[in-house]
Amino acid sequence: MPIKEASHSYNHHELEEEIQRFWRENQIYQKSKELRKNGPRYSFLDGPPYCSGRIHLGTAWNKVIKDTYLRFKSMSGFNLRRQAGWDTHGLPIEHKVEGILGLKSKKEIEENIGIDNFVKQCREFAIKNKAIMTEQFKMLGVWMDWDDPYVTFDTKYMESCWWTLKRAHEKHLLVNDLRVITWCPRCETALAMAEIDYENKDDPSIFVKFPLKTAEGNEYILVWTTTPWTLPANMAVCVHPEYDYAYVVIDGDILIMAEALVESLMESLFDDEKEYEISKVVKGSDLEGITYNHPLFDEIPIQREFEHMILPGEHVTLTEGTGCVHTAPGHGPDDFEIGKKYGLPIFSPVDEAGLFKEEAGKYKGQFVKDADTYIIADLDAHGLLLKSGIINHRYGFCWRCKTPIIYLATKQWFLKITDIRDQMLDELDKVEWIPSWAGESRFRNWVENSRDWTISRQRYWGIPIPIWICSECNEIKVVGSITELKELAQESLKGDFIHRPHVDEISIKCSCGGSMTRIPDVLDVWIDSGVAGWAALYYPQEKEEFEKWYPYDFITEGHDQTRGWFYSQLGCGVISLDSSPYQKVLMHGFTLDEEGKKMSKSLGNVVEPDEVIQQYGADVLRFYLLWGNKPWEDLKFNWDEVKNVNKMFNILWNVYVFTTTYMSIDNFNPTLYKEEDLKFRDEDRWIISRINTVAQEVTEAFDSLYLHKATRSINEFILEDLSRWYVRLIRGRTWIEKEDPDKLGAYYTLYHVIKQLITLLCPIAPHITEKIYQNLVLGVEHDEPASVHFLDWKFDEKLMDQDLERDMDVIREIIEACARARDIARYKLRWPVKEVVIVSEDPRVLKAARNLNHIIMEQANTKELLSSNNFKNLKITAKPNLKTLGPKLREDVPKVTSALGGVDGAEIVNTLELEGKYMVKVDGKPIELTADDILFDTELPKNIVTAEFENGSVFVDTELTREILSESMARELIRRIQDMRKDMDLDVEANIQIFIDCSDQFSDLIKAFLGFISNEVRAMKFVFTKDLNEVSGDYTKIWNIEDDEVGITIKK
RNA sequence: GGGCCCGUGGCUCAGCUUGGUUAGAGCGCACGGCUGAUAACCGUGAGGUCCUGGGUUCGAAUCCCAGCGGGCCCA
Repeated sequence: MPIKEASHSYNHHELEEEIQRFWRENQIYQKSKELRKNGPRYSFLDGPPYCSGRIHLGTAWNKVIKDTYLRFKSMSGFNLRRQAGWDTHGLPIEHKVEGILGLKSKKEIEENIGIDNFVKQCREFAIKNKAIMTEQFKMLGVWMDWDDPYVTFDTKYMESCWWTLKRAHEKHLLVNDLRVITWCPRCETALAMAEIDYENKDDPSIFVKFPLKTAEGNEYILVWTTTPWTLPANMAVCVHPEYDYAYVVIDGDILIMAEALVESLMESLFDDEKEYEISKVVKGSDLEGITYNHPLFDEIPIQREFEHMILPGEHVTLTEGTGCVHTAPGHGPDDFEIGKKYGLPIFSPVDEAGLFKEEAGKYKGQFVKDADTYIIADLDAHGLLLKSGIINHRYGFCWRCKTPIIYLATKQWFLKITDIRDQMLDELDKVEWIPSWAGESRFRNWVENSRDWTISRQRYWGIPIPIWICSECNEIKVVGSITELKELAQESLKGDFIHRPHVDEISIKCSCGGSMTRIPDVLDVWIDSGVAGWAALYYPQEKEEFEKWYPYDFITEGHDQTRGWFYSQLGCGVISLDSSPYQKVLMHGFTLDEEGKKMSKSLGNVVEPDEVIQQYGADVLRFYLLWGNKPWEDLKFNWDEVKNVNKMFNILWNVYVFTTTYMSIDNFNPTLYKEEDLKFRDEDRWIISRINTVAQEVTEAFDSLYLHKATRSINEFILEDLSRWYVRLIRGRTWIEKEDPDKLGAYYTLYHVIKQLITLLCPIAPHITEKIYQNLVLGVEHDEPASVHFLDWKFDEKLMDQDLERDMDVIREIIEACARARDIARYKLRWPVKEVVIVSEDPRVLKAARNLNHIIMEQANTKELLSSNNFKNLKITAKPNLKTLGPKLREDVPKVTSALGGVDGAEIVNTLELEGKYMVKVDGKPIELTADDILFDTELPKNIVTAEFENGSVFVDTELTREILSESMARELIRRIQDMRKDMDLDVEANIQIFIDCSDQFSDLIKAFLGFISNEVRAMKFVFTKDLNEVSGDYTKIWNIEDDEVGITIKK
């Protein structure tokens, strides 16, 4: 099948659908993998998107980066692993399913529908979303193993995860400990740091007087808190041992606070400038051991049983508050550390739902945050509330349900990250980070500040923690595989017994004779994806694939994954295999809206990928995403820019249409010719050089993941080099009839340039390039592979000619300068000019003009072209310098003026140079003039216009000779006939007959060009007539050409 | 309070690694032109405290320091 003429408009909809169907029906993706299976291995690990709904622009960007880079790698000969992954467990889905089922609490889950049912619903929800999202990714043209992804709820996957925990246990990194952790009272579970979002929030801000048990009876230590509900659990007040503390006497009370803060506190606490004095100042360490009464003794009787005192704390700062810090070991991480150090009770009278327990006395049953008001009121009633206000500050929220988190002391399971932190830092140094600061600064900083990782969750839809504990002897068993569990279990196992609630029913016989039961917790979902490196390969259950692919050459995710997947993988990798699972990371940005704000449903500024695909297509979206900015910076999504990219695709399509139009007419087939039989011009060599240079740039850009450089380089090539320049230059040649080596040289070049261009572009825009390939390349090269994506990535340095590229740049400037000069003279481009002179002192300019002079002549439309280092035709005029001559010559001055005016200035210049003086005769007597006496002006001769370019000028002679006028009129006529042909929608190659009604003068002018005209407009017959009404034509139009009225009739 | 990133015409961004002509491009705007691949294109023009201040240097958008503003992450 030869090359077919392409459809005249770029219809992305139809095109992309057709190409995706083609890939599907012909198993193109599978075949591309097959093709490279013996190549060197390059392993990639997909960061699993969470199956919570539809993909958004950021997810699309992420997959487009992956797809583009991997397509490039595949074409470069690598055997790739590109399995898609899905993250399916955890709170986000539980939360959504609760919403669907109308459930509000854990109690309702367990009692109303049951864990089994709930877990089933979660799984179905995940599966459904996975299918929806897969389709969306496919629409983007992303090639991954969609039919064989890794899924975190897969039994074998979970087994690998269990193995990691077993490894942690073996390394003594898995501990069960009472600690204060972040807790969501709605979800009733522990949360990890990565599961907390920070937002601004209003909270109470209160100053409370804690009465000291000192002899005076009016001494108080002043504390500040934004969480009144933690006061019931107060056990101590911390002061910094090194700071100075002042005893402030005011209103008969003595208040202790940091000396440095006295002034500002007094100002803000007492509106009317009250008198106060500082009775003494002591070191914080001097306050240690002073005891005080809990301010809510009456409300919380149990507090009477504890002793409360002032303790030293290095964590105390003077940036806010009073320098005396309320300490509740059951409700704050720092407090907890203090509590442990000084043996305070870890008192936390709050249950999992955030309700006060029995011990909280009066507040029993209240939700902690709701109790704030009552606590403040009670403090006020006791006269202990000094001031109560509102503060707006950053506060943590549950990442899913947006409930403000609370700190609770509970027993949880931890990974002792603090023990392996140094090893993690060593490993992260071995990773190549793009950009480098992503790893060296940002991620390193995060890891350096990491704490032990709370991995237990009191929830349902997750990987059950494989820890069994003996009720008799407290012996712990961490199960690392299903086989192991089957061996140990007291009952026989079948079905999906690995999820809750079934796994909860499995008991293990303990060596002490007792029975072991599983702890009820599931795993933090971040572990799920953290183990993907080996769990996706089912290691250690299966070893072969793991040994082939692990560790991964490349991953790429957004910068939010610093605390997420980059971290969880590194931690899990060090625990399991003592190494980082990844070797190269591209950290990409976020997609923001046009104003640089985060896209969010509540702001209503979300742009759906589908919306963009609908309007402009996947290729345009893909190109835009890799073009808008550097990959690691946040992308401000901008519709105008998308439109811009769309324009580039239109132009590419237009070039393709142009190409196929002529090639199909001529039934062109590049395989039928040998290069030596064709005629190639400089512009052919130039465009070949350019496309190879671009290929080299794109290769470097892809290799370094500077993807924006690839798109920009291609964009520039398509617009500037190919469409605006090369196609313009070869236009005349495509118009030649029959088998002309000159025309075929242009076709041949254009064919190979487009073929190479689509090869470069196909990783980014896989659809349009495939479409072009299928017609243009496979139309003639039947032995080429079935898909553009099967081509090898290559370019030829030998075809690059930097001198030629530079020369072409220079002459483009020259030609543009000629256009400017014509513009000044209002001299139409269509009309030839007599002569163009290029003047430059730069030898490279003159060389370029010489080398490519035929291009200048043609494009500048000139009959003659000269180049020189100066313009000899300048007319120099001389006039007297009145300043010097006026006093000397007086009334003779006008005579000298006329004498000078009558001579060619150049002669005067020459004489002055040779003799140092110039003689004029005035009324017969000679007068000697020196160089100082004469002023020179240069003047362009009539008809010459000039314009400058970077390293020179052009001088254009616009003298209108009869020959030139004659050709100009011929061209005017041609343009009008062509215009009419277009109006008539004639085929490009259709022949016509022409009848002209014009003045004799006009017909005289064009007569010499009748052959030229007929050829250009494909006229078989050209007739002058005085009455067009007598002609039975198909289309007649009357034109004004300059001053003539010309009637034209065309007959098909 | 800490870490990282960003700040260049009205808008979107190059340039900064490696300091060196007059800081570029596209979009938008105004005017003019061209057109048998063109829902295109070309030319000209207006439009810049390269965030601010200091330093290094013969020379700073570029390197260094401090600050301001924005974003993300953390405390």
